[in-house]
Amino acid sequence: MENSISKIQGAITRNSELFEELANLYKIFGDASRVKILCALTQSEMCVSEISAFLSISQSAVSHQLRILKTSNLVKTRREGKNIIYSLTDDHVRTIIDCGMEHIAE
Amino acid sequence: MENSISKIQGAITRNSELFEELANLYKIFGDASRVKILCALTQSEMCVSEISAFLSISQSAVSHQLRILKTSNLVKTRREGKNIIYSLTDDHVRTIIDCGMEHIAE
DNA sequence: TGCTTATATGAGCATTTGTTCATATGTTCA
DNA sequence: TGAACATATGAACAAATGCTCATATAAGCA
Repeated sequence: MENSISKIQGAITRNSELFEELANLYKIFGDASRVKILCALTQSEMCVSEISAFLSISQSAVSHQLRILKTSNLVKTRREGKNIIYSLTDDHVRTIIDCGMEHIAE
Repeated sequence: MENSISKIQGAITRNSELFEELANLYKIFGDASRVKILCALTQSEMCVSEISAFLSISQSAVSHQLRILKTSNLVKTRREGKNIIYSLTDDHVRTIIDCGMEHIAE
């Protein structure tokens, strides 16, 4: 018992950066604006002004948040004329949101 | 297309508190100390001083974080003599952590 | 080329967050 | 009951966060 707990401790101590990384990932989902943006992109790719209009968040705020999402590799972009279209990088985002939703649903 | 996006917007606007709630859930996971605590409890229930020693976080800091976790119903407690034993409320925590780990694993 | 639209970005600011320190509360046991 | 251990909690403070405002950058079009 004591021994097995020591093992856990070892694992946690050794993987300290891993937990840091994990926390950083969740931190990104820990903001209503970003979750909304991600959730919207779950349904369809969108350009900045669309996101801004749909979520009633200022263009600047959306842009700032999108930068965070892009830096974290959760979304990717492509240019289409004047617009920049944002979409999810992969399906993990969907999975993570679903995960949380299930918990909330109780 | 325009129509379907409108539907998404409606859903997001109508469920604004839902996203707030979702963000609040993730916010809890968005701190290395708390993730470590939760992860430790994933393996075994523990009392405060054990957690504190294992994670090298001060007793006070652990206690403060545990209060947050308890308020959010992610952990539950029972007293055993002088100690208060903390354990996960349910398996959702495990699932959510696994979810994030998978994403990080790339 | 100059105007308009779309997006990005920096500075400033108010709010939130996580820690520490000091102390209170609660339990055990001599 | 009083000392010792375990946990909780409030105040204070530094750091991080997310927004707004102003402005920069970039593309399309007359």
